[in-house]
Amino acid sequence: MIQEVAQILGLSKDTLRYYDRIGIVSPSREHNRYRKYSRNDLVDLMNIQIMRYADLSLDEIKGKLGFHKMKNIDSAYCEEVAAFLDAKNAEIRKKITHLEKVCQLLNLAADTLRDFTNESDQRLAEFAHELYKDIRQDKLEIFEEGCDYHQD
Amino acid sequence: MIQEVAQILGLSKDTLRYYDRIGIVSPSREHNRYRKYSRNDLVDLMNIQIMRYADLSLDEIKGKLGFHKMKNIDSAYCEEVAAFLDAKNAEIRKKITHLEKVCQLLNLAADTLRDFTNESDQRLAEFAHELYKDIRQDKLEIFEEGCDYHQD
DNA sequence: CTTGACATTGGAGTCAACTCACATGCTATT
DNA sequence: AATAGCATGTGAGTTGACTCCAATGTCAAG
Repeated sequence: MIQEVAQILGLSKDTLRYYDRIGIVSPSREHNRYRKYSRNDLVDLMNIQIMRYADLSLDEIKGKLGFHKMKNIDSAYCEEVAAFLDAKNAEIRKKITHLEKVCQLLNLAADTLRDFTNESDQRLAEFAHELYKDIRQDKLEIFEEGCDYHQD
Repeated sequence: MIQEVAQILGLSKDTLRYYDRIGIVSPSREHNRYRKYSRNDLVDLMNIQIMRYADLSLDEIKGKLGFHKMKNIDSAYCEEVAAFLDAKNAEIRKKITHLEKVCQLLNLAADTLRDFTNESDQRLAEFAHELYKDIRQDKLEIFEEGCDYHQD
């Protein structure tokens, strides 16, 4: 059974057991203690894969899925999760804009490598510098939110 | 000196020393063995920060920077690196398309959470499923390139 | 010439997310 | 009932990128 699920989802058996251990997806068991994955468990697992792809940590994901399991949904909690999703959304959008710039940069860099001219080199340097400032800016923001300082 | 550089770049002193150890940016030394970062070293470090932001590993970055140091540039090597950059570029573009979908998904999910209707739930499920297929697809591709199989 | 604030090294520790090893248990087939 | 092929739990190991620690060196100021 676990084998099958692993195959279907493209995860290893160990990963599934690991997810169970840390309580992120804990399927019910059969009489023999074997794990029995429900349709909902599968949906959760797929959602996890999607979220992991967008670099959410397991910790962030934990507890934010499985709404189908609930009968009476706590609307305050819903709003809390919705707000979290909004925040992540914004974060990812920002990341997208940066990545687009990274793409441009890589392009410029490849061009410059293939056929060096002082002015393409110049353009490259400027572009990189702009992007660098963006990213630093970004780091600081994220920094200022959650942070006790850490110092060397 | 290392202190200053760390501050300017927003990296920790330990990180700079670490980069030196693994030979990714190894500044020259003063008479007293203190590290002396050149302008080029700083440029390299900034480029690293940009590339790390785009999730390149230090290993991938290693050896692909510092063209300003070279006098006579080996054009075969240039082409090799340019090709690598092209590949990364394509990869990142793909990631961007996926992330855009993730954003849509998060939006849909937040909406559904805030005001549940069967049909928005339905839409959400479908969208997620589409995206899931995309991502799996992607995983397989990357898999098939570099791979000796690994099995549980 | 001592004190303080820097620098150095080497090695160990941390963190997330797995991944592996091992001893043991269940089940179907010979 | 023995064997093969799955399952189980627990604990330890791995990887990448840091991060921390302890012992020691350098240097400017008092």
